[in-house]
Amino acid sequence: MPKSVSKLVPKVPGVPGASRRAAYSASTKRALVDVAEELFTEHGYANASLDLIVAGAQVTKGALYHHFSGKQALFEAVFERVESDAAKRIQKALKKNRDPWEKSLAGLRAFLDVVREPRYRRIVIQEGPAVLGYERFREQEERSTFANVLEIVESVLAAGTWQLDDDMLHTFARIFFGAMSTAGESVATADDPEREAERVEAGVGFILSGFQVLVEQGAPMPSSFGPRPGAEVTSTPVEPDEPDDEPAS
Amino acid sequence: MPKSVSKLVPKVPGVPGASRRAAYSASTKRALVDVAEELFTEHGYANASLDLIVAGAQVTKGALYHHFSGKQALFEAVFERVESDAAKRIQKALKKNRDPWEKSLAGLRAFLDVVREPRYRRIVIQEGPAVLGYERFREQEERSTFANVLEIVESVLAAGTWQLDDDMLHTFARIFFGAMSTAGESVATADDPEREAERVEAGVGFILSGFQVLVEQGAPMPSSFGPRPGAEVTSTPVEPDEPDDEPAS
DNA sequence: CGCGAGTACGTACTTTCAGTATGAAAGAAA
DNA sequence: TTTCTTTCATACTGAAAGTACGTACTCGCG
Repeated sequence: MPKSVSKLVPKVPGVPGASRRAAYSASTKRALVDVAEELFTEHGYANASLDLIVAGAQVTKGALYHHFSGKQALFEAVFERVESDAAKRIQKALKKNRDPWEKSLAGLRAFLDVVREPRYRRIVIQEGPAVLGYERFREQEERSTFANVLEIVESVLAAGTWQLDDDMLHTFARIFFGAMSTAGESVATADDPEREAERVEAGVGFILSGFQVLVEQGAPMPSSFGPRPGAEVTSTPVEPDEPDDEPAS
Repeated sequence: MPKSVSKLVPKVPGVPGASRRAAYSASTKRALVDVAEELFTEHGYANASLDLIVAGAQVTKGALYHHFSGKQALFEAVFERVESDAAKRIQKALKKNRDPWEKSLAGLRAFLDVVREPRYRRIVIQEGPAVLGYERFREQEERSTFANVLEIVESVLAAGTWQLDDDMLHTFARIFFGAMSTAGESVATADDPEREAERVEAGVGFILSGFQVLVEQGAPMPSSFGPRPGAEVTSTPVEPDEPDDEPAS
């Protein structure tokens, strides 16, 4: 339904961006993203046809292809919005705590809340990698939700006496992120989400308490893990600098 | 499939007990799955057209639709084969060790090896959930690779003094499985997979050693979330003081 | 061997859907 | 006003999944 646009047009003189046309344009664009988000969430990317989307937004394909270069671009717009929404909410939960352990708990809970929403699961976790390609998917995640997980892991591990290079931290955060994503899926698809959420919190709490014990003991971060059979591994301990690096494309 | 009628036609050497028709049929079916696996891996599900696949297998769509109900079914056949292959290899690595910790390390390494193969990453991890739907994907995983992870987690946690109900074990295994999957992706897509594999082993090893310490201490499995052993703070100051944050669309 | 029956395909068509070509209405600029 | 540019609508194109139907070959049986 086309909402009233009258308040969107304050007729500000001297402001070129606030014209009537621009307001209308932004409105239809938002309508497209709104409907697309809904249909992508409900039917998935492949089964949400553009005809359905434009019909839902009460426009035609001409409008769609004026605002977006194609179906993928539309999905990407939806993806970005869902992602940044989630990131903001987690960020907010993190800001409330300063103790690393409390922070990680709060972040975990916020993440579990986010990941319980169908749109995040479907659009970001499930379809995201396949539609955008893993490369682009990772780029997007890197600067939103994943950044928060990284912050958590960073603050937790900073309590230890070891020093970690950036790559190791990154890897660790990614492992943790994967665990959290799956945990979220587990919660969301469980028969009894509440109980499953409790179990997840217990499990993650167990892992975190393991960390804490290690931190208190001043245990060393294992750089490598014993000899790999059949691999010529240069057992380099974790160093602050890299002796050899490749020019990443 | 025609029930094996008689052994009167052992004319094809190497295929005893099967008729020529059945042998030919099985051959074209396998050819289809082979080519499909290759093209799905290379171009992805959406960009691997049936025309390309049947051309590669030197048959026509008639043959394809005789053996499979559609593109999805073909993908599922490919998926199952890749999955069971992987599961078998991990299983094999597990069988070589009896100590839980050694076992988990061996399993981890086997999994990291598997997940480095393009076909597993593309077909199982990346496209699998989106194409089959998360429900079916999970069903398949449940009785193959995930079963191995469950076995690992079971043997590791069995060393503790606590007793876990089946649901908790399952949840825990799922979290771990998610961590492993993401770790695998991380390894596979890294600029330097070898070094990233080392980092992953270090990270997972860190988590595992946390478990080990807790097991040795006889620490309790936290039933609900919160205080850790030896912590001074027992209250979680995570209170939702703001019911609403932003007008959502 | 011959013959009905059913399997294992091949061929040609239909449908669906992303993307394109083109143009028109209407505000903005001159 | 006249002209330009934005913002869409309509009608079409091409590709690809799925379907209808025909046919040749094989198998079991008389």
